[in-house]
Amino acid sequence: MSAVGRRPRHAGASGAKEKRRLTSQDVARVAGVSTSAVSRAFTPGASVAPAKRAHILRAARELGYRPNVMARAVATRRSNVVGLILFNETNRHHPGVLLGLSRAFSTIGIRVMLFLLEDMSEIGAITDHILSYQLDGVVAAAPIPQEHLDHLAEAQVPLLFYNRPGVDGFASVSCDHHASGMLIARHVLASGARRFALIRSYAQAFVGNERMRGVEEELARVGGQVVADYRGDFDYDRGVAAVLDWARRDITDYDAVIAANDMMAIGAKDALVHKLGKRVPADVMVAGFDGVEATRWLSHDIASVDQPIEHMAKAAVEMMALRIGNSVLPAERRLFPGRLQPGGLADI
Amino acid sequence: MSAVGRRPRHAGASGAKEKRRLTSQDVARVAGVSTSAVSRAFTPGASVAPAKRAHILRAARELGYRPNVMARAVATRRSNVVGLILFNETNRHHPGVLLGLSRAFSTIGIRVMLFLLEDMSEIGAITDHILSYQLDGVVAAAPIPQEHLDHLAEAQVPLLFYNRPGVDGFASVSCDHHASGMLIARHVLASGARRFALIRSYAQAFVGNERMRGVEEELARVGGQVVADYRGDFDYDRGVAAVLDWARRDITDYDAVIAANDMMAIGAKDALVHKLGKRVPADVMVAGFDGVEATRWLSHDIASVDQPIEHMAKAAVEMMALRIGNSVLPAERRLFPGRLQPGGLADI
DNA sequence: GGGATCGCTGCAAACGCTTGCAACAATTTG
DNA sequence: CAAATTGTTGCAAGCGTTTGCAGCGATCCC
Repeated sequence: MSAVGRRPRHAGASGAKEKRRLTSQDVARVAGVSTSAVSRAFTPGASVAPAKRAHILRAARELGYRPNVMARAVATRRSNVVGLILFNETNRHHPGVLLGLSRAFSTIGIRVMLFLLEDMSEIGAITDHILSYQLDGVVAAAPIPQEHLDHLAEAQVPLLFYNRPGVDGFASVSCDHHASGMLIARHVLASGARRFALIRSYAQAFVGNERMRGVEEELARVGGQVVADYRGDFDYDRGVAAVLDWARRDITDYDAVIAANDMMAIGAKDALVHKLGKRVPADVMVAGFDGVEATRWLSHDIASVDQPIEHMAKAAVEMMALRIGNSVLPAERRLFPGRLQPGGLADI
Repeated sequence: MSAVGRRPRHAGASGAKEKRRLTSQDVARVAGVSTSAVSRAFTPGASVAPAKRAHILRAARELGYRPNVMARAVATRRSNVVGLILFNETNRHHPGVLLGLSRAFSTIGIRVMLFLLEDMSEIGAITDHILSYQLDGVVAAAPIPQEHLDHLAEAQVPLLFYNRPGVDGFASVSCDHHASGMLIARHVLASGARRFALIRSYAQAFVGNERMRGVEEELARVGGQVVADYRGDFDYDRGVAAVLDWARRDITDYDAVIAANDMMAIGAKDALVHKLGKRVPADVMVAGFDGVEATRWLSHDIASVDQPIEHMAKAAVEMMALRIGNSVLPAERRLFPGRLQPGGLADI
């Protein structure tokens, strides 16, 4: 009944000789200490004599040993990995988000595992995956149905919404899109426009809705008039389509277009200039949101409101760090003001 | 000397009551089987009676159990995660790469962990991290110094280069940038241009160099003349700068600009149109590479050569899948032809 | 000088899973 | 009908870490 003479499981198997990975035991043997000591040498703040730690680290370096994070993860129940759920459109239209978050997390030694949500039907598979990997937390830049939120909450995985409406019980960091809407409206009004054409996103898009709500409130407050309205999505083509659609219906008496994001704003501007022969901004001003690089090109120079991604990412990291291993924190919601990029200075 | 009466380590600690995670033991108890059975029920193709498997899976579902991937990873030495090393510029100028790869890998149940290389000095830290996580493989869309390649090779982590020069002993998938260069040159020549201005990337940029090498070879072959030359990077601003620099030196007698990527092409075109008052493409044709969305906008419509990202990503996944758990495969190199996007049809 | 304190250390039990092996029952075969 | 085969199962030994605990020598205090 004892295991005498049993062959080690991973001993020289057939075919390619898979070299055994170095373990803390190897280091321990070489350094003449116990594996505990090795472990502690690699754990900042652990109780180990400085000289011994140095000795162990030297031996480890010489062997080329690196602690196995997976094994550590199962022992400590911490993986130092957070999941990032990205709604397809987010990255396509605003790629900075992913980079900003990844960069910010890496400053505290946390890696990002990517979950691309192309279609809401995949959300179940994705939450399943997230729960399987012992992720330390999840940043969701995507809508998550309540049912799946419950699963995550039950597993006590800290979840942080990014640029999403606040959901009861969950923390979030977001740009203040409503305020950004007011900001850009005020800017365009101040530049003299009075008759506005709006290009919205689709009805369920939180970010787009907030922005346009802000725009409309400010217009109403100051006395701008909305003479045209179009429901788009977030794509360039819909910006073009909006302008053409208005033209087809003989609506051309607007002196400003505000779109729910920059892509549509650029599309609108292109249609105005290249299809209707208008001058921008002389005849019509065009404004959008996000401050994508193209808004600053000579060919566009469109007014926009930038999101302070670095600050938002930093906040996300801070909030996440607090919540990791302490999932009972209150559901704080942090809001960041957008930054106006005046633009509109170059003429076509 | 025995451990009688020792308190379970993670029993109700102080503070927030951390619910114990469900384990295969819980499922085993409920289903009245051994943990082995549970494990096998979750392993496709494992030897377990169909009825029993169904029973176990039902019990698991009811409890809300999901196998712990980290634990599985340490037991099997497979993590189902690949690392993606992204050179900062790659994603900024061509965000599709990340999405394409992530999407392709997810089709075979592999997740992507992101490693952003902002600065070559971080490469050491990154390879260290990669070796610590037991990643199944690494896709490198970044230059990796030989020293670190050795580390990875020694640890037998399959490594696949993406859009990088072939490196001895490593597999790679790449767009045939040299052929793309010839392709675009041929296209511009066919449209009647003869006197070319070239905007290169910086000297170490493989992709940019290959493209321009193709361009120059084709020009030489057919008889195009290079009358201006500028060393840029990959940014819009350098495209603008190139044109202005030439103008300052009174070089304006070119009838085509070919830039090493679309961003610079767009910058050049904007400078030509908005700074020098030229018409594009009537006076000067402009062409670039990558087929970024903006090249198809009304305001630009620039000729470009697209990379077949989906195919490349698919190939990357296939090659990686073969190499995972079988790191001794030959260092295949797969090359994909670019696709011409004629553009240049709209006039400004 | 004797007890209390302190800093290190190693032992061995987790962490949650997989899997070789042997046992066993149900078949199949001669 | 005995023997050989087949398909399922559980046992227990991994995988490579971390960490509570006890042991131990050295230092401290009175």
